[in-house]
Amino acid sequence: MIALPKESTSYYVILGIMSLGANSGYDIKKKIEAEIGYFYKVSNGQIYPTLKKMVNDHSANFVTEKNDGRPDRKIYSITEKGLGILKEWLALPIDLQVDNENELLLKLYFGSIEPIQNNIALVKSFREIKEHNLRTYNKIAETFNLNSIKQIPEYYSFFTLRFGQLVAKAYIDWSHEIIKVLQDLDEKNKSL
Amino acid sequence: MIALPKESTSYYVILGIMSLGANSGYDIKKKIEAEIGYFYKVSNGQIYPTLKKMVNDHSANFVTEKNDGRPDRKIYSITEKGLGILKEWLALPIDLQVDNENELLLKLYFGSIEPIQNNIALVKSFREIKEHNLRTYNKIAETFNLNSIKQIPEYYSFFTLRFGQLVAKAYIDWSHEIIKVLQDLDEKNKSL
DNA sequence: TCGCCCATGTAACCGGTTACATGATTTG
DNA sequence: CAAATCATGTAACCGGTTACATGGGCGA
Repeated sequence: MIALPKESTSYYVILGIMSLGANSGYDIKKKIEAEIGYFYKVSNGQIYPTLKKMVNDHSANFVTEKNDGRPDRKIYSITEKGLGILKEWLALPIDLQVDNENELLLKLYFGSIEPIQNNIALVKSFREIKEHNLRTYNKIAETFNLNSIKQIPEYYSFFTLRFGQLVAKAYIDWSHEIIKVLQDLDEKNKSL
Repeated sequence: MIALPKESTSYYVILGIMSLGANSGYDIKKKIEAEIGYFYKVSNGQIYPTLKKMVNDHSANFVTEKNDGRPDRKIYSITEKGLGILKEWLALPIDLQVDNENELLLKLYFGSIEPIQNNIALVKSFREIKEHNLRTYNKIAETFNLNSIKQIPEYYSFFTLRFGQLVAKAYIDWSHEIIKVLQDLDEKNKSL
Protein backbone atom coordinates (compact mmCIF):
# COMPACT_ATOMS: atom_id res chain seq x y z
CA MET A 1 0.00 0.00 0.00
CA ILE A 2 1.38 3.38 -1.03
CA ALA A 3 0.70 6.36 1.20
CA LEU A 4 -1.52 8.77 -0.71
CA PRO A 5 -0.93 12.53 -0.63
CA LYS A 6 -3.72 13.62 1.60
CA GLU A 7 -6.23 15.51 -0.41
CA SER A 8 -4.52 17.31 -3.21
CA THR A 9 -6.62 16.79 -6.28
CA SER A 10 -4.13 18.56 -8.50
CA TYR A 11 -1.54 15.94 -7.62
CA TYR A 12 -3.75 13.19 -9.02
CA VAL A 13 -4.88 15.21 -11.99
CA ILE A 14 -1.29 15.81 -13.03
CA LEU A 15 -0.52 12.11 -12.57
CA GLY A 16 -3.60 11.39 -14.65
CA ILE A 17 -2.47 13.59 -17.50
CA MET A 18 0.99 12.04 -17.38
CA SER A 19 -0.55 8.59 -17.52
CA LEU A 20 -1.78 9.51 -21.00
CA GLY A 21 1.72 10.52 -22.12
CA ALA A 22 4.88 12.41 -21.17
CA ASN A 23 4.62 16.18 -21.11
CA SER A 24 6.24 19.38 -19.94
CA GLY A 25 4.66 21.33 -17.11
CA TYR A 26 3.54 23.90 -19.61
CA ASP A 27 1.88 21.31 -21.81
CA ILE A 28 0.26 19.55 -18.87
CA LYS A 29 -1.45 22.80 -18.06
CA LYS A 30 -2.53 23.24 -21.67
CA LYS A 31 -3.91 19.72 -21.79
CA ILE A 32 -5.87 20.21 -18.61
CA GLU A 33 -7.34 23.40 -20.00
CA ALA A 34 -8.19 21.84 -23.32
CA GLU A 35 -9.61 18.58 -22.12
CA ILE A 36 -11.11 19.00 -18.68
CA GLY A 37 -10.88 22.76 -18.40
CA TYR A 38 -14.62 23.27 -18.23
CA PHE A 39 -14.76 21.57 -14.85
CA TYR A 40 -11.21 21.65 -13.55
CA LYS A 41 -8.52 24.36 -13.31
CA VAL A 42 -4.88 24.49 -12.22
CA SER A 43 -2.55 27.43 -11.78
CA ASN A 44 1.19 27.65 -12.35
CA GLY A 45 1.68 28.11 -8.63
CA GLN A 46 0.25 24.65 -8.25
CA ILE A 47 1.67 22.80 -11.18
CA TYR A 48 5.40 23.47 -10.93
CA PRO A 49 5.81 22.79 -7.20
CA THR A 50 3.71 19.65 -7.58
CA LEU A 51 5.93 18.37 -10.37
CA LYS A 52 8.97 19.01 -8.19
CA LYS A 53 7.32 17.09 -5.37
CA MET A 54 6.59 14.19 -7.67
CA VAL A 55 10.22 13.91 -8.64
CA ASN A 56 11.15 13.82 -4.93
CA ASP A 57 8.41 11.25 -4.46
CA HIS A 58 9.60 9.15 -7.36
CA SER A 59 6.10 9.20 -8.73
CA ALA A 60 7.50 11.00 -11.77
CA ASN A 61 10.82 11.71 -13.42
CA PHE A 62 11.92 14.02 -16.21
CA VAL A 63 14.39 14.53 -18.99
CA THR A 64 15.53 17.94 -20.15
CA GLU A 65 14.92 18.90 -23.75
CA LYS A 66 16.93 21.67 -25.34
CA ASN A 67 14.81 24.47 -26.70
CA ASP A 68 16.75 27.10 -28.58
CA GLY A 69 16.20 30.58 -27.26
CA ARG A 70 13.36 29.57 -24.93
CA PRO A 71 13.89 27.91 -21.54
CA ASP A 72 14.64 24.21 -21.68
CA ARG A 73 11.58 21.99 -21.59
CA LYS A 74 11.42 19.42 -18.81
CA ILE A 75 9.52 16.45 -20.06
CA TYR A 76 7.88 14.59 -17.19
CA SER A 77 6.88 10.94 -17.22
CA ILE A 78 4.87 9.00 -14.69
CA THR A 79 6.75 6.14 -13.00
CA GLU A 80 5.44 2.73 -11.98
CA LYS A 81 5.11 4.08 -8.47
CA GLY A 82 3.16 7.08 -9.74
CA LEU A 83 0.85 4.83 -11.68
CA GLY A 84 0.25 2.85 -8.51
CA ILE A 85 -0.67 6.00 -6.62
CA LEU A 86 -2.99 7.10 -9.40
CA LYS A 87 -4.74 3.74 -9.48
CA GLU A 88 -5.15 3.75 -5.73
CA TRP A 89 -6.79 7.14 -5.94
CA LEU A 90 -9.05 6.00 -8.77
CA ALA A 91 -10.17 3.11 -6.58
CA LEU A 92 -10.98 5.31 -3.58
CA PRO A 93 -14.70 5.73 -3.15
CA ILE A 94 -16.01 9.24 -3.65
CA ASP A 95 -17.27 10.95 -0.52
CA LEU A 96 -21.02 10.80 -0.16
CA GLN A 97 -20.94 14.53 0.51
CA VAL A 98 -21.94 17.28 -1.88
CA ASP A 99 -19.93 18.84 -4.65
CA ASN A 100 -18.04 15.76 -5.74
CA GLU A 101 -19.19 15.75 -9.31
CA ASN A 102 -15.79 16.99 -10.37
CA GLU A 103 -14.07 14.19 -8.54
CA LEU A 104 -16.31 11.74 -10.32
CA LEU A 105 -15.62 13.25 -13.72
CA LEU A 106 -11.89 13.25 -13.07
CA LYS A 107 -11.90 9.65 -11.92
CA LEU A 108 -13.99 8.60 -14.86
CA TYR A 109 -11.85 10.49 -17.34
CA PHE A 110 -8.56 9.12 -16.06
CA GLY A 111 -10.27 5.80 -15.43
CA SER A 112 -9.95 5.08 -19.12
CA ILE A 113 -6.75 3.24 -18.15
CA GLU A 114 -8.76 0.93 -15.88
CA PRO A 115 -11.00 -2.07 -16.69
CA ILE A 116 -14.42 -1.01 -17.97
CA GLN A 117 -16.18 -2.81 -15.14
CA ASN A 118 -14.47 -0.49 -12.65
CA ASN A 119 -15.87 2.53 -14.41
CA ILE A 120 -19.33 1.05 -14.61
CA ALA A 121 -19.17 0.51 -10.85
CA LEU A 122 -17.98 4.07 -10.36
CA VAL A 123 -20.87 5.58 -12.29
CA LYS A 124 -23.35 3.22 -10.69
CA SER A 125 -22.38 4.25 -7.18
CA PHE A 126 -22.62 7.88 -8.24
CA ARG A 127 -26.09 7.23 -9.61
CA GLU A 128 -27.18 5.56 -6.40
CA ILE A 129 -26.06 8.50 -4.30
CA LYS A 130 -27.87 10.91 -6.56
CA GLU A 131 -31.00 8.79 -6.55
CA HIS A 132 -30.90 8.85 -2.79
CA ASN A 133 -30.46 12.62 -2.78
CA LEU A 134 -33.30 13.03 -5.23
CA ARG A 135 -35.65 11.00 -3.05
CA THR A 136 -34.76 13.24 -0.13
CA TYR A 137 -35.43 16.39 -2.16
CA ASN A 138 -38.69 14.98 -3.43
CA LYS A 139 -39.82 14.31 0.09
CA ILE A 140 -39.05 17.87 1.12
CA ALA A 141 -40.70 19.19 -2.02
CA GLU A 142 -43.96 17.53 -1.03
CA THR A 143 -44.27 20.09 1.73
CA PHE A 144 -44.13 22.88 -0.86
CA ASN A 145 -47.13 23.90 -2.84
CA LEU A 146 -46.60 27.04 -4.84
CA ASN A 147 -50.23 28.04 -4.39
CA SER A 148 -50.15 27.70 -0.65
CA ILE A 149 -46.90 29.59 -0.09
CA LYS A 150 -47.63 32.69 1.92
CA GLN A 151 -44.25 34.30 2.56
CA ILE A 152 -41.65 35.43 0.06
CA PRO A 153 -38.71 33.57 1.66
CA GLU A 154 -40.52 30.28 1.19
CA TYR A 155 -40.44 30.77 -2.57
CA TYR A 156 -36.71 31.16 -2.43
CA SER A 157 -36.28 27.95 -0.47
CA PHE A 158 -38.31 26.28 -3.17
CA PHE A 159 -36.08 27.69 -5.92
CA THR A 160 -32.92 26.21 -4.48
CA LEU A 161 -34.61 22.90 -3.75
CA ARG A 162 -35.95 22.78 -7.28
CA PHE A 163 -32.43 23.31 -8.50
CA GLY A 164 -31.31 20.32 -6.49
CA GLN A 165 -34.08 18.22 -7.97
CA LEU A 166 -33.46 19.07 -11.61
CA VAL A 167 -29.71 18.74 -11.37
CA ALA A 168 -29.93 15.43 -9.53
CA LYS A 169 -32.26 14.23 -12.26
CA ALA A 170 -29.73 15.26 -14.90
CA TYR A 171 -27.00 13.37 -13.05
CA ILE A 172 -29.14 10.25 -12.95
CA ASP A 173 -30.07 10.46 -16.64
CA TRP A 174 -26.44 10.92 -17.52
CA SER A 175 -25.47 7.92 -15.40
CA HIS A 176 -27.97 5.67 -17.16
CA GLU A 177 -26.75 6.75 -20.56
CA ILE A 178 -23.06 6.34 -19.72
CA ILE A 179 -23.54 2.96 -18.08
CA LYS A 180 -25.28 1.74 -21.20
CA VAL A 181 -22.46 2.91 -23.45
CA LEU A 182 -19.88 1.36 -21.14
CA GLN A 183 -21.75 -1.95 -21.07
CA ASP A 184 -22.01 -2.03 -24.85
CA LEU A 185 -18.33 -1.27 -25.07
CA ASP A 186 -17.59 -4.10 -22.66
CA GLU A 187 -19.68 -6.55 -24.70
CA LYS A 188 -17.96 -5.52 -27.90
CA ASN A 189 -14.54 -5.99 -26.31
CA LYS A 190 -15.45 -9.44 -25.02
CA SER A 191 -16.68 -10.64 -28.40
CA LEU A 192 -13.38 -9.73 -30.04
CA MET B 1 -19.15 52.46 -1.55
CA ILE B 2 -18.21 49.97 1.14
CA ALA B 3 -15.04 47.94 0.70
CA LEU B 4 -16.01 44.31 0.30
CA PRO B 5 -14.09 41.51 2.02
CA LYS B 6 -12.20 40.07 -0.89
CA GLU B 7 -13.57 36.68 -1.61
CA SER B 8 -14.80 35.09 1.52
CA THR B 9 -18.12 33.50 0.70
CA SER B 10 -18.72 32.46 4.29
CA TYR B 11 -18.64 36.10 5.32
CA TYR B 12 -21.57 36.88 3.02
CA VAL B 13 -23.44 33.70 3.85
CA ILE B 14 -23.33 34.53 7.54
CA LEU B 15 -24.49 38.05 6.79
CA GLY B 16 -27.25 36.55 4.69
CA ILE B 17 -28.45 34.31 7.48
CA MET B 18 -28.38 37.22 9.91
CA SER B 19 -30.40 39.31 7.48
CA LEU B 20 -33.23 36.83 8.06
CA GLY B 21 -33.03 37.24 11.85
CA ALA B 22 -30.69 37.49 14.83
CA ASN B 23 -28.93 34.27 15.85
CA SER B 24 -26.13 32.79 17.87
CA GLY B 25 -23.09 31.39 16.08
CA TYR B 26 -24.29 27.94 16.93
CA ASP B 27 -27.71 28.58 15.46
CA ILE B 28 -26.32 30.24 12.36
CA LYS B 29 -24.47 27.04 11.67
CA LYS B 30 -27.59 24.97 12.24
CA LYS B 31 -29.61 27.20 9.94
CA ILE B 32 -27.03 26.94 7.18
CA GLU B 33 -27.06 23.18 7.52
CA ALA B 34 -30.83 22.96 7.53
CA GLU B 35 -31.58 25.39 4.74
CA ILE B 36 -28.71 25.49 2.29
CA GLY B 37 -26.69 22.59 3.64
CA TYR B 38 -27.04 20.50 0.51
CA PHE B 39 -24.95 22.95 -1.47
CA TYR B 40 -23.06 24.97 1.14
CA LYS B 41 -21.07 24.07 4.26
CA VAL B 42 -19.32 26.01 7.03
CA SER B 43 -17.11 24.83 9.85
CA ASN B 44 -16.75 26.18 13.38
CA GLY B 45 -13.24 27.27 12.55
CA GLN B 46 -14.78 29.56 10.01
CA ILE B 47 -17.90 30.77 11.73
CA TYR B 48 -16.63 32.04 15.08
CA PRO B 49 -13.63 34.02 13.79
CA THR B 50 -15.83 35.51 11.07
CA LEU B 51 -18.39 36.67 13.62
CA LYS B 52 -15.61 38.28 15.62
CA LYS B 53 -14.38 40.01 12.50
CA MET B 54 -17.85 41.29 11.76
CA VAL B 55 -18.10 42.88 15.17
CA ASN B 56 -14.75 44.62 14.54
CA ASP B 57 -16.08 45.61 11.13
CA HIS B 58 -19.31 46.94 12.56
CA SER B 59 -21.19 44.80 10.08
CA ALA B 60 -22.70 42.95 13.04
CA ASN B 61 -23.11 43.38 16.77
CA PHE B 62 -24.22 41.07 19.54
CA VAL B 63 -25.88 40.87 22.91
CA THR B 64 -25.08 38.21 25.48
CA GLU B 65 -27.85 35.95 26.64
CA LYS B 66 -27.54 34.07 29.93
CA ASN B 67 -27.83 30.34 29.53
CA ASP B 68 -27.80 28.43 32.81
CA GLY B 69 -25.15 25.75 32.94
CA ARG B 70 -24.18 26.08 29.29
CA PRO B 71 -21.93 28.82 27.89
CA ASP B 72 -23.66 32.15 27.37
CA ARG B 73 -25.24 32.57 23.98
CA LYS B 74 -24.06 35.52 21.92
CA ILE B 75 -26.91 36.69 19.77
CA TYR B 76 -25.63 38.40 16.64
CA SER B 77 -27.55 40.92 14.57
CA ILE B 78 -26.67 42.43 11.21
CA THR B 79 -26.16 46.20 11.23
CA GLU B 80 -27.11 48.74 8.57
CA LYS B 81 -23.53 48.64 7.40
CA GLY B 82 -23.63 44.85 7.23
CA LEU B 83 -26.81 44.97 5.21
CA GLY B 84 -25.11 47.38 2.82
CA ILE B 85 -22.21 44.98 2.36
CA LEU B 86 -24.57 42.07 1.79
CA LYS B 87 -26.54 44.00 -0.83
CA GLU B 88 -23.38 45.04 -2.60
CA TRP B 89 -22.34 41.44 -2.80
CA LEU B 90 -25.74 40.38 -4.06
CA ALA B 91 -25.42 42.96 -6.81
CA LEU B 92 -21.98 41.78 -7.91
CA PRO B 93 -22.15 39.87 -11.15
CA ILE B 94 -21.22 36.19 -10.91
CA ASP B 95 -17.96 35.25 -12.59
CA LEU B 96 -18.48 33.80 -16.03
CA GLN B 97 -16.17 30.97 -14.99
CA VAL B 98 -17.18 27.46 -14.04
CA ASP B 99 -18.43 26.19 -10.74
CA ASN B 100 -20.42 29.22 -9.73
CA GLU B 101 -23.73 27.51 -9.34
CA ASN B 102 -23.39 27.71 -5.60
CA GLU B 103 -22.78 31.41 -5.74
CA LEU B 104 -25.90 31.80 -7.82
CA LEU B 105 -27.98 29.75 -5.42
CA LEU B 106 -26.68 31.70 -2.44
CA LYS B 107 -27.35 35.03 -4.11
CA LEU B 108 -30.80 33.94 -5.13
CA TYR B 109 -31.64 32.55 -1.72
CA PHE B 110 -30.49 35.63 0.17
CA GLY B 111 -31.84 37.78 -2.65
CA SER B 112 -35.32 37.29 -1.20
CA ILE B 113 -34.67 40.60 0.58
CA GLU B 114 -34.20 42.32 -2.78
CA PRO B 115 -36.73 43.47 -5.41
CA ILE B 116 -38.04 40.62 -7.52
CA GLN B 117 -36.78 42.22 -10.72
CA ASN B 118 -33.21 41.92 -9.42
CA ASN B 119 -33.62 38.22 -8.95
CA ILE B 120 -35.16 37.77 -12.35
CA ALA B 121 -32.13 39.53 -13.81
CA LEU B 122 -29.82 37.31 -11.78
CA VAL B 123 -31.37 34.10 -13.05
CA LYS B 124 -31.56 35.43 -16.59
CA SER B 125 -27.87 36.20 -16.73
CA PHE B 126 -27.15 32.75 -15.33
CA ARG B 127 -29.31 31.22 -18.01
CA GLU B 128 -27.53 33.16 -20.73
CA ILE B 129 -24.14 31.97 -19.57
CA LYS B 130 -25.33 28.39 -19.49
CA GLU B 131 -26.93 28.70 -22.91
CA HIS B 132 -23.64 29.95 -24.20
CA ASN B 133 -21.78 27.07 -22.57
CA LEU B 134 -24.26 24.58 -23.96
CA ARG B 135 -23.80 25.91 -27.49
CA THR B 136 -20.07 25.44 -27.07
CA TYR B 137 -20.49 21.87 -25.84
CA ASN B 138 -22.90 21.10 -28.65
CA LYS B 139 -20.38 22.30 -31.18
CA ILE B 140 -17.69 20.07 -29.71
CA ALA B 141 -20.14 17.17 -29.51
CA GLU B 142 -20.69 17.36 -33.26
CA THR B 143 -17.19 16.02 -33.69
CA PHE B 144 -18.09 12.94 -31.67
CA ASN B 145 -19.92 10.04 -33.16
CA LEU B 146 -20.07 7.03 -30.90
CA ASN B 147 -19.95 4.69 -33.87
CA SER B 148 -16.85 6.24 -35.33
CA ILE B 149 -14.85 6.38 -32.11
CA LYS B 150 -11.81 4.17 -32.45
CA GLN B 151 -9.86 4.64 -29.24
CA ILE B 152 -10.99 4.08 -25.68
CA PRO B 153 -9.87 7.50 -24.36
CA GLU B 154 -12.18 9.21 -26.85
CA TYR B 155 -15.17 7.60 -25.20
CA TYR B 156 -14.13 9.06 -21.91
CA SER B 157 -13.85 12.55 -23.34
CA PHE B 158 -17.34 12.07 -24.65
CA PHE B 159 -18.63 11.05 -21.20
CA THR B 160 -17.44 14.21 -19.52
CA LEU B 161 -18.67 16.36 -22.36
CA ARG B 162 -22.06 14.68 -22.24
CA PHE B 163 -22.15 15.45 -18.55
CA GLY B 164 -21.59 19.11 -19.32
CA GLN B 165 -24.41 19.05 -21.87
CA LEU B 166 -27.01 17.42 -19.67
CA VAL B 167 -26.22 19.51 -16.63
CA ALA B 168 -26.21 22.75 -18.64
CA LYS B 169 -29.60 21.73 -20.00
CA ALA B 170 -30.90 21.19 -16.47
CA TYR B 171 -29.62 24.62 -15.46
CA ILE B 172 -31.41 26.21 -18.38
CA ASP B 173 -34.68 24.39 -17.74
CA TRP B 174 -34.52 25.40 -14.10
CA SER B 175 -33.88 29.01 -15.06
CA HIS B 176 -36.93 29.12 -17.31
CA GLU B 177 -39.11 27.67 -14.61
CA ILE B 178 -37.86 29.98 -11.88
CA ILE B 179 -38.10 33.08 -14.04
CA LYS B 180 -41.70 32.24 -14.77
CA VAL B 181 -42.56 31.84 -11.10
CA LEU B 182 -40.77 35.08 -10.24
CA GLN B 183 -42.60 36.95 -12.99
CA ASP B 184 -45.97 35.63 -11.82
CA LEU B 185 -45.07 36.63 -8.29
CA ASP B 186 -44.14 40.09 -9.50
CA GLU B 187 -47.45 40.46 -11.35
CA LYS B 188 -49.39 39.35 -8.32
CA ASN B 189 -47.55 41.83 -6.12
CA LYS B 190 -48.22 44.70 -8.52
CA SER B 191 -51.93 43.99 -8.71
CA LEU B 192 -52.26 44.17 -4.94
C1' DT C 1 6.17 47.95 -32.06
C1' DC C 2 2.74 46.13 -29.22
C1' DG C 3 1.18 42.34 -27.21
C1' DC C 4 0.62 37.53 -27.00
C1' DC C 5 2.89 32.91 -26.77
C1' DC C 6 6.37 29.98 -25.04
C1' DA C 7 8.39 28.19 -20.66
C1' DT C 8 10.08 28.21 -16.32
C1' DG C 9 9.37 29.28 -11.62
C1' DT C 10 8.57 31.70 -6.67
C1' DA C 11 6.51 34.28 -2.59
C1' DA C 12 2.86 36.08 -0.25
C1' DC C 13 -1.42 35.43 0.93
C1' DC C 14 -5.90 33.41 2.22
C1' DG C 15 -10.11 30.82 2.71
C1' DG C 16 -11.25 26.89 4.75
C1' DT C 17 -10.74 22.21 7.22
C1' DT C 18 -9.41 19.29 10.99
C1' DA C 19 -8.94 18.44 15.29
C1' DC C 20 -8.82 19.70 19.58
C1' DA C 21 -10.38 21.85 24.34
C1' DT C 22 -14.11 22.59 27.77
C1' DG C 23 -17.99 21.06 30.24
C1' DA C 24 -22.86 20.80 31.49
C1' DT C 25 -27.21 18.57 29.89
C1' DT C 26 -30.21 15.76 27.62
C1' DT C 27 -31.54 11.46 25.38
C1' DG C 28 -31.57 6.49 24.27
C1' DC D 1 -24.06 4.79 31.40
C1' DA D 2 -22.68 6.17 27.03
C1' DA D 3 -23.40 9.10 23.38
C1' DA D 4 -25.15 12.98 21.35
C1' DT D 5 -26.34 17.94 21.88
C1' DC D 6 -25.60 22.50 23.36
C1' DA D 7 -22.23 26.26 22.95
C1' DT D 8 -18.12 28.49 22.73
C1' DG D 9 -13.72 28.85 20.73
C1' DT D 10 -8.47 28.15 18.98
C1' DA D 11 -4.17 26.44 16.50
C1' DA D 12 -2.06 24.03 13.08
C1' DC D 13 -2.19 22.99 8.70
C1' DC D 14 -2.92 23.02 3.66
C1' DG D 15 -4.55 23.37 -1.04
C1' DG D 16 -4.84 26.73 -4.10
C1' DT D 17 -4.78 31.64 -6.15
C1' DT D 18 -2.61 35.90 -7.40
C1' DA D 19 0.81 38.26 -8.90
C1' DC D 20 5.14 38.70 -10.03
C1' DA D 21 9.94 37.78 -12.42
C1' DT D 22 12.54 36.53 -16.64
C1' DG D 23 13.22 36.85 -21.51
C1' DG D 24 13.35 35.37 -26.35
C1' DG D 25 10.23 34.49 -30.45
C1' DC D 26 6.51 35.57 -33.40
C1' DG D 27 2.52 37.47 -35.72
C1' DA D 28 -0.63 41.62 -36.68
